[in-house]
Amino acid sequence: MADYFYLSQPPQFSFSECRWFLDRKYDECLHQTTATTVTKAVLLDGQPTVLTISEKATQLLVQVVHGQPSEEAILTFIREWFDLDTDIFAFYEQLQQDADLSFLATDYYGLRLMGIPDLFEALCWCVIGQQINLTFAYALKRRLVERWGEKLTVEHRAYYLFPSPERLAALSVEELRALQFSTRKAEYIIGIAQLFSTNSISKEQLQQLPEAEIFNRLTAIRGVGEWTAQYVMMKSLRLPNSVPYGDVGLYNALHHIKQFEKRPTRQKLDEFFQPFEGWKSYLTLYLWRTLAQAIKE
DNA sequence: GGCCAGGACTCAA
DNA sequence: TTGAGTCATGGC
Repeated sequence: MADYFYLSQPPQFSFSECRWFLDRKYDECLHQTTATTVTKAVLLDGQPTVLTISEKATQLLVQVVHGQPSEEAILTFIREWFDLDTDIFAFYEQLQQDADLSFLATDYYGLRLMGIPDLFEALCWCVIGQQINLTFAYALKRRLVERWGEKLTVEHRAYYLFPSPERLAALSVEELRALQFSTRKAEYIIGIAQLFSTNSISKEQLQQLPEAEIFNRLTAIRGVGEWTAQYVMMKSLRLPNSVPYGDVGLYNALHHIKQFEKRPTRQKLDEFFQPFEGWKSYLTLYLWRTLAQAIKE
């Protein structure tokens, strides 16, 4: 007797585009998709919860298949995860101004910036993904999550919560090395976990600060450079103008679409993004989306 | 087998 | 503050 809730869909929203984005070719361990649904385990009101999201007529249907958190916590989470409260009309208007980019608004119409609401998870994910191919990065994440994340079983299927900072803070470098994390990645993740578990940093803290200060706080963390800081500012803190300079995927997309060099200068990137003030994060997302183009068909 | 991957750190100058 | 070297391992 699962509880359920409905959410109205905003304009320029496509559940199928969002669902597809969550279901790329990679071995994602923190949510599961079917042709029409997305299911994810998440901690809400301190309760391990499993939610299934699907589309029902013009609304989103959220089914609570495990746990009993408050309705408010559930809906707040969904709105944040799918970025339902942003009106992206102006972004599409801006895309139309560029002949090379206008296809983004039509081909990926309704794609939202699917977030990583948990800042700790977002930072760990960045560290894992630094300088290795994504296939291997997803494999490492799965090992970490299945080893130290809480497992919830619903109808014979396993769903995992990302491991808590407390759990990861207590690990030794060797334990992560055993899962084929590099010494460096192991040190970074344990260090970040210690910061969160001692409340030396939190999403709530950072959200009180101006953007420049957020960036400074993040990059002061060992293992967090500019790329990681911008990535989490976009995916977790949801700042609208985050560009992960140095991102290989971003460069590849611009190489294909704009014939940019394999490693364009910062000035060239800034000139490219300049007209998209207010939408740089979204533009980055849509450019990433083009990289998976061939997979969709 | 060599180059690259959704980088970051360290150290020298 | 800038640049080269280092780390580290799977994919292709």
